[in-house]
Amino acid sequence: MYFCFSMTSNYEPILQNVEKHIPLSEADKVFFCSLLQERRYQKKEYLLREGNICHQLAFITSGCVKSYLLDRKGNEHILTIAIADWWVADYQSLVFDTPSELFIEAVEPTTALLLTKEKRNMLFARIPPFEQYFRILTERAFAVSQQRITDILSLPAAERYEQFLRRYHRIAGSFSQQQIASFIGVTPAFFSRMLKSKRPS
Amino acid sequence: MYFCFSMTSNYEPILQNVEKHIPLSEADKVFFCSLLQERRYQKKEYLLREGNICHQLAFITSGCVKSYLLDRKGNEHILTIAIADWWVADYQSLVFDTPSELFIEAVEPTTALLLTKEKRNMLFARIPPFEQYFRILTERAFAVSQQRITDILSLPAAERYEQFLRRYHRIAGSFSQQQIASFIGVTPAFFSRMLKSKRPS
DNA sequence: AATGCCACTTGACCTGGATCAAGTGGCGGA
DNA sequence: TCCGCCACTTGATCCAGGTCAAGTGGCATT
Repeated sequence: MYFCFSMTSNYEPILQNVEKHIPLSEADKVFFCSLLQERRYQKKEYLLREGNICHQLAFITSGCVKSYLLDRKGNEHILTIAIADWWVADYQSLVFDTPSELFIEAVEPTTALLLTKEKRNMLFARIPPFEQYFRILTERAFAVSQQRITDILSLPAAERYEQFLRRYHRIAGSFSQQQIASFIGVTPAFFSRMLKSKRPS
Repeated sequence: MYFCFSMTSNYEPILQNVEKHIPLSEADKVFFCSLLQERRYQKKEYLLREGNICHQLAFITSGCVKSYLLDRKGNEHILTIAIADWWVADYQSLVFDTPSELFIEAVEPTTALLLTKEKRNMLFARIPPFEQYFRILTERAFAVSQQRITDILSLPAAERYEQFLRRYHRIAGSFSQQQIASFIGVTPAFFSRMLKSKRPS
């Protein structure tokens, strides 16, 4: 069965991810995968642009993606970083059907599996345990998001950087200093000085 | 049926809230309500203290609650504000079973319906549509949380205050200036000056 | 070897907001 | 009526981090 073989080779990571939380029959897997659309993005290509309504979630199978907004001075502020095995979307736009204020952009060549909101609803209707899967994922994402708020409110920049290193050390190498500075919420110039003061060798 | 009457009078708000999202049979309602525990809190009483593990969610039926952390200088930073018809918990602690860094405290006399994590799991097992209910609520909470991060990263204090007024104008009156200052992430002293400069009457 | 670009650094200066301490003013309790 | 408390204000000073502009130093292209 060629179809089946090629399916599992592309979809294995996402199926493993789902099966960490809920059991799936073979028929469930086939149906689920039939709703997904694979898409490749070059470095700097957009998954979503400001002003558009986000109507899909993307599961990253390889590569790396950032979501960010531009303030009125044109400065970039990174909201999230997503790597393989993570879902990414603008939930603000997805949930409330409002135009997005975010750009979602590939930081390196990336492949993603896209699931539109409509198809996700079909999925929920046909295989209710996916409600649980997305509930669990969203609860975790929410918890992390809350932690990020308390970090920003209560920690100085240097300690926010330490938190970043603790949580993202595996992928810190894929990001330029400018990107990291933007994520922890400081300017590249200040971040550079901060690093220098940390290593007085 | 006394039991039934007193039940619906206390539980009506939460049932209405749930039924906005999923349909419930009478038996579902009785089972759901049997898992809830009503509790009253005086002003300044704690629903959760730093260092404890958060093992329950609270649905506010009246009053008002804040969650906050104290940084190492002892400054209070408000993470969330919750009023009637909102769920509140420390998700960080609830989801990952780690000791909480937050205090959750009644801002005024408050009544809440408590649902422990274990009982919520029983609820999911017995009435799967509650998975959907909590998925939807968590997605919204997550979206709002993401918006809060972008506000903090990209807006100056005065505009964060305007956002606060837009989103919480109904309850802004229940909060002292100090509380609002803490929520938008500035000191009371700076907040006071900010207000003065805004009304040059 | 020269060019150009890009990430990073560095210096000089600026500013939003913090800090600390001393008011003010209202209101509830004895 | 006086007292004490609490929320808020205000002044003086400080500092984390921003801004802007001029380097430096790799590395890829020609």
